[in-house]
Amino acid sequence: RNGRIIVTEYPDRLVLENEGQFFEGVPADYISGHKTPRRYRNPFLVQAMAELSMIDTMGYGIHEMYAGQRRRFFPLPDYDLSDADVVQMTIHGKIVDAVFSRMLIQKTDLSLEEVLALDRVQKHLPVDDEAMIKHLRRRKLIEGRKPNFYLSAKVALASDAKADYIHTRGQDDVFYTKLVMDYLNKYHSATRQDINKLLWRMLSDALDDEQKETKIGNLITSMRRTGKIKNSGSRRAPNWGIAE
DNA sequence: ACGCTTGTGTATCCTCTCTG
DNA sequence: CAGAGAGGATACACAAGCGT
Repeated sequence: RNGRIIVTEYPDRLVLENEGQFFEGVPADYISGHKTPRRYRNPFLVQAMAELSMIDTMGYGIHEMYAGQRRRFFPLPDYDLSDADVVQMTIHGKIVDAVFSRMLIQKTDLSLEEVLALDRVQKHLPVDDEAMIKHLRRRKLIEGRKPNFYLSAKVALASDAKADYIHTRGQDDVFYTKLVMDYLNKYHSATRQDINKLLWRMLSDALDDEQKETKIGNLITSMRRTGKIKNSGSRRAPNWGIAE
């Protein structure tokens, strides 16, 4: 059918919409686990779910997803099938972390408490339990410093897809610096907006917009202090270039 | 001209991590 | 367990914009 998926992003949820039908029957049939789809009628939606790591592959079924989510007290996705020709799925939660699903799939021995804490980490909610934080860090499940923990990418390294979580954790400042220097070598000068645009999507998802601003500001400061760049414009309208 | 607001870089603070 | 290092957070000064 129509291969276009419309993704609408809200602060607290993600709505995926796709023209076409679901599988045979309705989602509830599969949630119960009594029915197994022979084929997916809506491969586009399935692919999107796979990319969001709600399901690992085509083979990771709806029932398992629901059972797993429910068993761990995670918010469950909602389907809206009121329009016969449109499938609409709502994923609750601010963040969908690709590392998270892989972690659950690989680490089958996680306790409920561990999973709940990891869920809070992925949603960037504070984890108050000091002992749990220490425990998770020791198990190499989380990294980062309070309050900006993030799920450890090393767990996922055991599987094959390395590119997925490149964006999940922050890159080193040397990498950001290189990006800026490459940009300046190419275009000779850059405004703050240029640098923001250049780095924004590269920054860790653990940072909100305000923190990203600060992060970039600090990076610029750092580069200026070490004599890499200098500002030939005003403070209001900075014009950054490579320092001599 | 004036005051207010906003956005920027700079300096300093503060908290956490790491290492031994 | 302590001290140093790292780096995000915070406070501040300044420049520009904008309305009156």
